[in-house]
Amino acid sequence: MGADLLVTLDAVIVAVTGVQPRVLTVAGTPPALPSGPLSVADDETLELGMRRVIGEQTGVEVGYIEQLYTFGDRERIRSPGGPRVLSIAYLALVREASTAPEARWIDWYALLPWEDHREGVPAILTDHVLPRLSDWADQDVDRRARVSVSFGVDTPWDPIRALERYELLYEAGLVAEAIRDRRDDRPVPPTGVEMASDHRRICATALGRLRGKLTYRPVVFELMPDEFTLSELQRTVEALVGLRLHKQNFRRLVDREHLVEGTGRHAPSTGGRPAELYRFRRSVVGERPRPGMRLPPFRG
Amino acid sequence: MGADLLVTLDAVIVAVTGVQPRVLTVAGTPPALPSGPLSVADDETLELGMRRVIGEQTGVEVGYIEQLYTFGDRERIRSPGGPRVLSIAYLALVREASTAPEARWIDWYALLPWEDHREGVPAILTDHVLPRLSDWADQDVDRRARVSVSFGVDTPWDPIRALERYELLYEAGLVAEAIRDRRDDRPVPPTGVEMASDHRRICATALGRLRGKLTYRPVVFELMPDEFTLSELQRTVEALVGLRLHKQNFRRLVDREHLVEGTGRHAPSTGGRPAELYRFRRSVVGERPRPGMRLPPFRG
DNA sequence: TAAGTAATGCTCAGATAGAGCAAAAGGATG
DNA sequence: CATCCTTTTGCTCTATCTGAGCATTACTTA
Repeated sequence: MGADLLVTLDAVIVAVTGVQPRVLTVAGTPPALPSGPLSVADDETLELGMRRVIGEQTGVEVGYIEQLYTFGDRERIRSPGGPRVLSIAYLALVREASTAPEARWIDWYALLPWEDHREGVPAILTDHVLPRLSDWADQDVDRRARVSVSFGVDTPWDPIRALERYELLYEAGLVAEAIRDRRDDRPVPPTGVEMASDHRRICATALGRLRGKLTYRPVVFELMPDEFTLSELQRTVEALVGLRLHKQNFRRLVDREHLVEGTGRHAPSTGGRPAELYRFRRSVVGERPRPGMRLPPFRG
Repeated sequence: MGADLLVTLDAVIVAVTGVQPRVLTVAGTPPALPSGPLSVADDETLELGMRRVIGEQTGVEVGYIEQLYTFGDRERIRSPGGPRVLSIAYLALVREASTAPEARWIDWYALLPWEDHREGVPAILTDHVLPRLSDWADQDVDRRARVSVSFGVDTPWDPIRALERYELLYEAGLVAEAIRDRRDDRPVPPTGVEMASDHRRICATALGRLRGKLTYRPVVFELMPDEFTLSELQRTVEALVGLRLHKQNFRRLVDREHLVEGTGRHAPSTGGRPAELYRFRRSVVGERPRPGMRLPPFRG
């Protein structure tokens, strides 16, 4: 026992450029997350091992890093005769999008298009996903309830439920991976870019976790440059949460939590009144219990 | 590679009896969490493997189970020449406290005595821990800030920071494990019951996670019998959170969230007005986005 | 019958969240 | 130079939520 087991470290590396959140992938068909075996002998800690793998595969230096989840179902990765694979997944946040040539950034919402509600409920959801989910859940009270909460049918849409939503789509056979894993021959559904193995599930896990963490830890600032305007900050949060926020209330929040401090200087104008540049007040972390950005549908 | 690696599944199994939260341990000195190797060949999923290990070692049938964290630092478990150990830890909740003979329940607050603030700030904290932490953090701005947030010196006490607190105590050499791991010969500090390996750290992780989860998922009910009074429910929540709650406001909360429904019947009286028996409304999970018990110091 | 005890019901002030109006400070346009 | 356009910034108003306490009810016990 233990002989035919492989432990890999997989990373969901996230950056936000402009209004678009992106995930770093390694080229291939389908694209995959950066991933490499744990070096049992050399990696002092799992986190250091993860940093090593990320460095080797992408050339990116990541700052913030956090363990996400360990995936180890036996049938997860179907390579007959191969070892059983245990994947320890991490979430990493980076500021810039410089990469090694084999690595490329994919829009997060190209992977999980139903998660982006910034322009209202996306068409893929109303026109494609929901009708099919509704068929799939028909006659089954339990499925109906799950679809309802996860996709906010009678309840508000909850951004952090990204994983539940992906899992429902997988179960209902509405993502490419489900069809592939079942060796089905149905046409590939138009529900976002397929990924290798269960990497899209890992991405969904990461998205939900990150959205949740935003509310009680100032993780957004790991994605921001040193100085930024409040609008840029808001656009970044919106990009992650997949929702539009009320501008004045967003400022009030950031203000009340003392998350930032003004620099007195102003950003080069982009058409309207010039915005003041702010920087993150690192000391909040040592001052307030749960500094973060309360999100709109934080409760029902 | 992979040859000298052992993957174990460790469980923090929690029950609440009366006002006391308890953790199931296997006998030994020091006591340890139920733990066993993942069967690479037989365990279909990690969770099923965990259930198998729990059943084998404790005879307990657990209902709710949730993956906590994967621990894998190379120097974690010091057995020279032995394999490197990767531990996937789970949190499990059970209703009753029946066990196999080799297993025994330990009060959670015997392990982490500084976490119980139901009777006010515990003496161990004010008289022992805080003075020593203050010495340890003296002259070091960074340490001071960490102590301050984690232990609520100038900020409110935050129940979910249990792991941070344990880690600070470990770093400051204020728990038995720290002294043991450093092969130090200082006297054993009076800061709760020592556990094997890093199991007390795992317990702290579990406590923090459970406290957090209470606020947005109705997990308490996994610890309650089918029918209970609102006072019993409150006492259970208080036991986990380690804080007293305002009775009337607690009822209002439970009420507003539609978490329970009355049965019309009443509990055998215990001295005052007989309390109505309630049961969990399972359907809330399908109705509201984040049903749970908002906790008092939920924000600063 | 009165006293004790816990459950339950209700009120009230302060804080928060959601939404919108209005003024301010630039650039672009004529 | 005045006007319009755009975005930032400041402020207000209301509904809701939270924390805290008082009052009443329904039992048991003395």
